[in-house]
Amino acid sequence: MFTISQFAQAGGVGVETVRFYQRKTLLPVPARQGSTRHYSEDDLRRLKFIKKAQAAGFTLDEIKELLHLDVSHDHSRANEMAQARLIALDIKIAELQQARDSLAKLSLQCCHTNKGPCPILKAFDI
Amino acid sequence: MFTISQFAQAGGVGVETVRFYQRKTLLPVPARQGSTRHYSEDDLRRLKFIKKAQAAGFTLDEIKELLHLDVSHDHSRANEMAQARLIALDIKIAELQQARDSLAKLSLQCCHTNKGPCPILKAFDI
DNA sequence: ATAAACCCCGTACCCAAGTACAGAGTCAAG
DNA sequence: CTTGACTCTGTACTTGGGTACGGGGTTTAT
Repeated sequence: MFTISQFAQAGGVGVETVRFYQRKTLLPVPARQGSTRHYSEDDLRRLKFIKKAQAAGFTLDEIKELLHLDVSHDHSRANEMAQARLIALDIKIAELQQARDSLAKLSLQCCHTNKGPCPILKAFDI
Repeated sequence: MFTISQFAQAGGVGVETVRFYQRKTLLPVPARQGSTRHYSEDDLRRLKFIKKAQAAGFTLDEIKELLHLDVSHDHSRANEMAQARLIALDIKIAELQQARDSLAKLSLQCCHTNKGPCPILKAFDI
């Protein structure tokens, strides 16, 4: 059982972020124990889930849906969302890889030409 | 020579985006030719540069700096920025790749288990 | 000669995902 | 018995990158 600041720390987020997720109903607001609220391991697992899903590029709204699916056990919808995200990730990765490669090439060229217009700046034009 | 809407279309952005870039001094505001302003091929190259640099993950502020470097021919600063971006891109790509792989694995598992808790939702917990 | 379709400028608004702050309560230690 | 560290709620602000709107001025086709 954590206080909100312990909980936030354990999840690697700020206290305000926890409250923000509660407002968004991504996290439940636990019942008070006396004057303050206490967070369980279950809440922590949920918070970590949010972080992981976020790293995979899901938006908070999508994550909310995933969390609700978890309750309703809607298997195929979850898979559908995963597939869509997978495709989006592949596209994004390919784009970044492409940008990375041309930037690397340019930087290399830049090292060799100390005079004249900078290849990095010039070659972006193409 | 383009009108603003032709220019925007040629660059693959909206008219409002062109004006926004002008406000940010990423694009010059060309002199009026009569009542309207006209955009050159040079402006278009600049606009496309912005798009490319953006695809490589540079922020608009960084792009502004790059554009100014182009004027002052500061070679090494441009290379420095390219290096920093390269590192950031590599990190980002690795993260996305990692997220992609675990998501793919989960989705595959999901296809095989039609009963019980969804592996996608469950396994994010780990 | 008038309506559609542009242009100009300035200001305001949008979104996601937080982050900050104000004003009040509670609790333990010195 | 007060000081400091926390908690609570609610509301407002921030950032980045646009997008929209209002009130005017031209230009062009019919």
